[in-house]
Amino acid sequence: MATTIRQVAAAAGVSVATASRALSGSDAVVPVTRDRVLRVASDLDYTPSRLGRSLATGSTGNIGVILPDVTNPFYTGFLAALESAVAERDIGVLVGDSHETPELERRLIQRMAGQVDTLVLASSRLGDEAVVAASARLPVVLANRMLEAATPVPARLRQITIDVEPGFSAAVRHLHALGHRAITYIDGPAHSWSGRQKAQALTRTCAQLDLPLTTVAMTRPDFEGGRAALARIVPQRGGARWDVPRAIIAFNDQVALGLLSALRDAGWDVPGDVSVIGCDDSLPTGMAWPALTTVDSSSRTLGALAAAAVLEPDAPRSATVQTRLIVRDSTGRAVAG
Amino acid sequence: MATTIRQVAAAAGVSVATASRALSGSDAVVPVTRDRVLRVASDLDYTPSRLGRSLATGSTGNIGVILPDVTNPFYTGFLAALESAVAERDIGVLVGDSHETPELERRLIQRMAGQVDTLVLASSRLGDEAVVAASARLPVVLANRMLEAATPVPARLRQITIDVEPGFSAAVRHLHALGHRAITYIDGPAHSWSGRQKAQALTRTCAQLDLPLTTVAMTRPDFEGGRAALARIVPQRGGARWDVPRAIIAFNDQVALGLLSALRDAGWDVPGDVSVIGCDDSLPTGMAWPALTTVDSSSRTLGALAAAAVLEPDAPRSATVQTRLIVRDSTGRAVAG
DNA sequence: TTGAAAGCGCTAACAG
DNA sequence: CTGTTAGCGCTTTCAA
Repeated sequence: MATTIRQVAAAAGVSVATASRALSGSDAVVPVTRDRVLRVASDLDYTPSRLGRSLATGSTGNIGVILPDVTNPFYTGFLAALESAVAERDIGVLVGDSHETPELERRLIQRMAGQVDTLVLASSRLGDEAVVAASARLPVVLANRMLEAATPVPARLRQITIDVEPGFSAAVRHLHALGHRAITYIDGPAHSWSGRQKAQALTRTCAQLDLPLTTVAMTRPDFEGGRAALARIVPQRGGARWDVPRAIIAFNDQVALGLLSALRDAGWDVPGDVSVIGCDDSLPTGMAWPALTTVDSSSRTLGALAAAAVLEPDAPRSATVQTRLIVRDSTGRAVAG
Repeated sequence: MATTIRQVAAAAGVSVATASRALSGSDAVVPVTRDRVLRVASDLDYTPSRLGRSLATGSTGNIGVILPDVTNPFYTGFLAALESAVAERDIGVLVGDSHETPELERRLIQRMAGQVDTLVLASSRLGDEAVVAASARLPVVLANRMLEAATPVPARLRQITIDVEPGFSAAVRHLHALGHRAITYIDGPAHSWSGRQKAQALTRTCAQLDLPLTTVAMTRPDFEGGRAALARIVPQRGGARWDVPRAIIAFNDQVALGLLSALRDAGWDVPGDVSVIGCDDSLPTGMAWPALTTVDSSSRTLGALAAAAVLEPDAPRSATVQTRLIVRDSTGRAVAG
């Protein structure tokens, strides 16, 4: 058993109350006493029990983070930024992987509720009611997701989102300027709020420019998902060329990477035959070939904003990460049909 | 404030002790009473406080996991497998990112010590003494790392490692059989135990086959690290051809991907001019071009074994993940100098 | 400035 | 089978 505050108090010849005060740096204790307690504590290699403290104070010094997939670089970047930021304030992080399922997410919330001060839900797959219910139990930070406009926002809920509009709108205009007259969008997971945002932004801009938009559903928002989704619709070079999508926008960079791979396998040249745009700017230089034109929407920034929402008691009720288009080498002039 | 067991007991007309027994499914309570308590509990939407329970029982139902980098796919796979396995047993996971630094790792251990039942240290950058000290405070599972042979292994320490010998030895023999007569190894981080294992396995096998081995140091074990490390030593095609490494083995797949990228930039063909071998088999099909010959050493398997070490009280003191060579398209016949 | 005592929510002897 | 009681380690009134 580890040393307790009682042992420290005894060894220092004071009461536990005084020991507690000394250890928490209260000024209601005379310096000489405090120093004695502190010295004894370090001699005894004393570490305060978080559990005891939590029970007494009602605050745990931990936060809970629930992600749809710990393996996805987007969430990994989010988690890294968030963890680093809160760790500096000596706050611990309980993680849960919901595997994209609402039931598991619910269970994880249940599990964490009692032992964290704040819950961070990244890209929650839960319905609005469940999110609202959670925020009735403890403060919640919703990241990369927003409640429906009709849902009243609970006081203890903060929302951090990515405004994909500027980036995706610019992406469409960029393709249009290159001469493309039809856009294909490879969508994200079924219940993804951000996927809907992206689709909406595309729909809006395509309507303005009078461009037809085709949306392709996809299972998993990763490399293999992108490969599989596109492989189904891309004919071999030399086959029926009329239905090759010439301008493709992907849900994220991983998916775009999969597209690049599927296109290469089928013998198509990027950007010669087909233009591809990703999202997140998450790939190191040289990872994609050709270098990927992408919508910048850093998940690390999202994580940093979530951290701020957790740490600053009077952070704004909502915050937004802006996006913009980064043009690189995977987009080019449309070829004549 | 959430409902407490006292309120449940009162509402059910029993003592807290009986309520506690009913809720924990003890058979020392008559069914009718138990059902009543259970019904009241669910009516009141009661969730037991983990904190209270932990303090009373001395066990928290949480484990701590410390990784050098949550962003690295190797640890991400490890964490995912570990988290999924323990979550099924309703065990929570506190994560900490040590950013490859021993000091931060020490701080995280300190922070977690009081509130987890077991500590899982992945690729710990700590010295043996620090690891031994930690295992004196609570059970520790060391993953992808082993104490020095001279260090006595504490009773509460479990070690899960990857035996790179078979895979790396096969890699060298494979290259030798293809006619290669010199090997270059792109090493891992400075204090990495697994990096040393790999280097040793290569040294041993190269000595047996009388092959010269060149080791190149590297900063970060990722795509950019691999690109940077190789870019320094690879001349442009058409430049001084005599010093191009013709057979390269990388610390991991990410690094190998970086190599592929750097080689392509310099105009070299893989496997025509240069053969490249990775490690981990962590890339989806099509991610590397050409498909990467690699040493299979799944970090998910490592995570699953770590989970077993955490969950099974009498798991073996140590376990090992085996490795083997998977030959794909990135290795080919040596060209005449 | 310090100490005694109550209590955070729960479990676990020990009686009955 | 059920209730009483004593803590787990800590903070925090309230008195002294």
